[in-house]
Amino acid sequence: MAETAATRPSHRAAPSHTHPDEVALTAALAALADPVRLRLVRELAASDEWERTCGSFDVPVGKAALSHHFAVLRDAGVVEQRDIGRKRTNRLRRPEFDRRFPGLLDLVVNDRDG
Amino acid sequence: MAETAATRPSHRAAPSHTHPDEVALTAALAALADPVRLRLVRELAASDEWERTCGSFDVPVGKAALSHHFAVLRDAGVVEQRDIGRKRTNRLRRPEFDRRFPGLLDLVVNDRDG
DNA sequence: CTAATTGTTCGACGCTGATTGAACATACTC
DNA sequence: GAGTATGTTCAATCAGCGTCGAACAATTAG
Repeated sequence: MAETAATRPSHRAAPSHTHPDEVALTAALAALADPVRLRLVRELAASDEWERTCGSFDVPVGKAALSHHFAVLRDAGVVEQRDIGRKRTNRLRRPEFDRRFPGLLDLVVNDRDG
Repeated sequence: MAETAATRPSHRAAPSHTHPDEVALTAALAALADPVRLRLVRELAASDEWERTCGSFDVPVGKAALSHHFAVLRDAGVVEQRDIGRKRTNRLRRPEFDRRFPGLLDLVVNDRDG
């Protein structure tokens, strides 16, 4: 029925996002208090938006765990995801997240033990 | 043997402190990603240094858990403790912690869902 | 159509962390 | 001295999180 030409056929259901404004401080801190996710965020911060697919990150975990970590970051308002074909691309929600938690991403991205 | 007149006879052994400089980012985030500890930090930030004893905080946990939370904050370089008589007083390590993790305490103390 | 790629979901496992109650240690008070 | 107040430590419990392997879904390539 040609609804609206299906914006973009997804990998599966479109990932459900949470805006940083709706994220509790403890949730944001907990999301970033993990070495794997920290690495994801840092690599993401060093890349252009929508440039990196989920599988393109250098982290020492399997696919299942990776998927879980991205879900956590999504729920914490840290990343946004968009499906392109069979790949899922990512973007760091810098401006939104920075307005909700000023300085937090800077701290994470620029910390010495990167 | 009059060593040095025992600086200050402690509740027990003097609490072992960790300087913020020796704290990993993930450890700092994890320490603050807890509602009880968040509350301790906030109340502490609103009080004068060495003014609050451990038992003077309004948190919904028993003494054992409280003691544990303070130990976590100590290990994360967030608080400093000093024994006075049978009481243990606290101080937020603002300057040191701010130098190591700029903006983090501000974020925690000034967050909306306080 | 078949096969390969990308990522999610499920069940299970192990580990860490928060909590409690009880026992203990120290210091103050009477 | 005995009794009280303040915290710590221990053992046990319980919930949650990170991880994996396997099964599944959707898309693309041949």
